[in-house]
Amino acid sequence: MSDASTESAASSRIAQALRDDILNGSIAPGQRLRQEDIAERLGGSRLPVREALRILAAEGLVQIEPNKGARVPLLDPGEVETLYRMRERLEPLALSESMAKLSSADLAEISEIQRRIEQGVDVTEFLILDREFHMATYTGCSDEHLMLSVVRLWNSTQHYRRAFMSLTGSGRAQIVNAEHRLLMEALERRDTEDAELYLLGHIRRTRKELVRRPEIFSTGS
Amino acid sequence: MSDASTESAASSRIAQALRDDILNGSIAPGQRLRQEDIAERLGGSRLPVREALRILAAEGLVQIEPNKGARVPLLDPGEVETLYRMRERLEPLALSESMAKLSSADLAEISEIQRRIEQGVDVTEFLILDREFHMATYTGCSDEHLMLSVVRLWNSTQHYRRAFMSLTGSGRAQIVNAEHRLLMEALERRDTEDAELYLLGHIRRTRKELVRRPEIFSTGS
DNA sequence: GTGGCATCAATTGGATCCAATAACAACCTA
DNA sequence: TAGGTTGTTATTGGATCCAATTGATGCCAC
Repeated sequence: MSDASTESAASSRIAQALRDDILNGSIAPGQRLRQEDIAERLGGSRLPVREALRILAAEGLVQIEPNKGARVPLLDPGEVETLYRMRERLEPLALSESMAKLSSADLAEISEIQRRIEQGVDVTEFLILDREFHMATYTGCSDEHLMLSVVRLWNSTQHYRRAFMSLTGSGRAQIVNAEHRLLMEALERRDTEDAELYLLGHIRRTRKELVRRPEIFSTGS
Repeated sequence: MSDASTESAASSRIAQALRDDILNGSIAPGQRLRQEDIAERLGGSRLPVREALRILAAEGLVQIEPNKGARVPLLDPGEVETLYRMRERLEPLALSESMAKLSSADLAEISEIQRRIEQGVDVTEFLILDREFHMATYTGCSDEHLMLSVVRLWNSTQHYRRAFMSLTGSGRAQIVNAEHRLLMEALERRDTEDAELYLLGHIRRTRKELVRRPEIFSTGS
C-alpha cells in the first residue's frame, strides 16, 4: 500500500495519515469521517480528502455511502472467518515467492524482530511488531498485486487482532512465539514446504481462536 | 466491484464506463487517459473523472503517476504467473463458500451458459461467457472481500486472456469445455472437494499455457 | 399525546478557476 | 554541429464556490 509514486502528494499524504489513525485505533470502527474536519486537521482543502477517502474505500478501510459520507466499517462476525481463510491461502504463497530472495540480512532482521517480541509484551507494541515480523518474511516477494492483497487483508483484520489482544492480553504469547520460531527455523533451512505449512497453521489457529470468541464484536475497537 | 451503493453517481458511472472500455480492449494497455478527454466524452467535469481514475487505480486497471496522468498498465510477463497462482488459491475458496448456497436454479443457469459456450465460439463472446460461467459458480459466495478480490484478479488478467485467445483462437475450446463439464458435474453432486480440485486444475493448466507463450506480451492487447 | 409534514441546517457532490509541474521546442553557445 | 538552456504550451493538482441531498427539529392537525 502507499506506493507513494502512484499517488499525488496531498492525496497520498492524507490517505496515509488516515490509514495510520484507523489501523492504530485512533479512529474507531463505526466512526463517521467528515471531510471538512479531516481537511482542517491535516491541512489542505476537501478535494484531496475526498480522493484519499476513495483510496481508503478501495482498500476496505472505510465505507462510502453517496450523500452520507464515509465511516469506518463496523466489525462483522461473518467476515472475519473468510478474511482469515483468505490469509491462509494467500500468505503461504507470498512466503514461497519471497523465500528464494531472502538474504541472510533479511533473516537477521526477522530474528531481531522476534527477539523484541519476546522481550516487550505491551499489547500495542505486539500488534506493531507482529505485523513487522510477518511483513519482513515477505520482503523477498516482489509481486505488487500479491503484496497489495496481503496488506489489504492485514488492514481489514487489524481491528479484530487488536480486539482479540485486548481481551486475552499476552496470554497466548507463548504459542505465537513458538510458531514464529518454527517458521524462522524453516526459513533458515530454506525449506519452503515446511515454512508454508507452519504459516498456514499459525493463521489457522488464530482464526479458530477468533471465531470462538464472539465477545470481540461487541467491544467497540 | 461496482457496488453502486458505495459510490456517488457520477464517479461510479464514469468508472464503470472506463472499466468496460479497458476490459473489452477499447482502451489498450499502454494507452494514456487524459482527464479532459474522458470528461468530455462521458459528460461531466474533470472532478468525477479524477475520482473514477482513483477507483480504477485501486483496482489495478490503471496506473497513476503524479503530474503525469493515468495510463493502462502494459502487460508484464512476470506478473501474470503470480496473478494466476493467486487465482488458484482464492477461487477454489470462493467456490467452496458458494457451493452450499447454490440453488438448482443457479445450477441451471450455469448449465445454460456452458451450453452457449459450446455453441457460439466467437472469441469476444467466449471471453464474456467464460467469465459469466465462473462468476455464476460463485454466486452463492456472499463474502464481499473475497468476491472483490476474485473480480480484481479477473480484471487484472483480462488482457492476458484476450491476447491468448486471439492467438490460439478456439483451438483449446475442447479442453476448456471438458473442464467446465467436470466442474459442473461436481457442483451437481455437491462434491466440494472435487469441485475445488477441478477448478484448481482448470486455472493451473491455463497458467501453464500462458507462461509457455511469451509472444503474448508483444501483441499490444 | 402522537403521528405526519414542512422547513431549515449541515454535509456532501460537482463545476469552474487558478497554480504547479512536466513535456516540448527553439535558440544560443561552445 | 551537438549539447545545454530557456521559454512556451499542454496537462494535471488544488482551492473556492454553488447545487443537491440528507437528517433533524419543530409545528400543526387529528
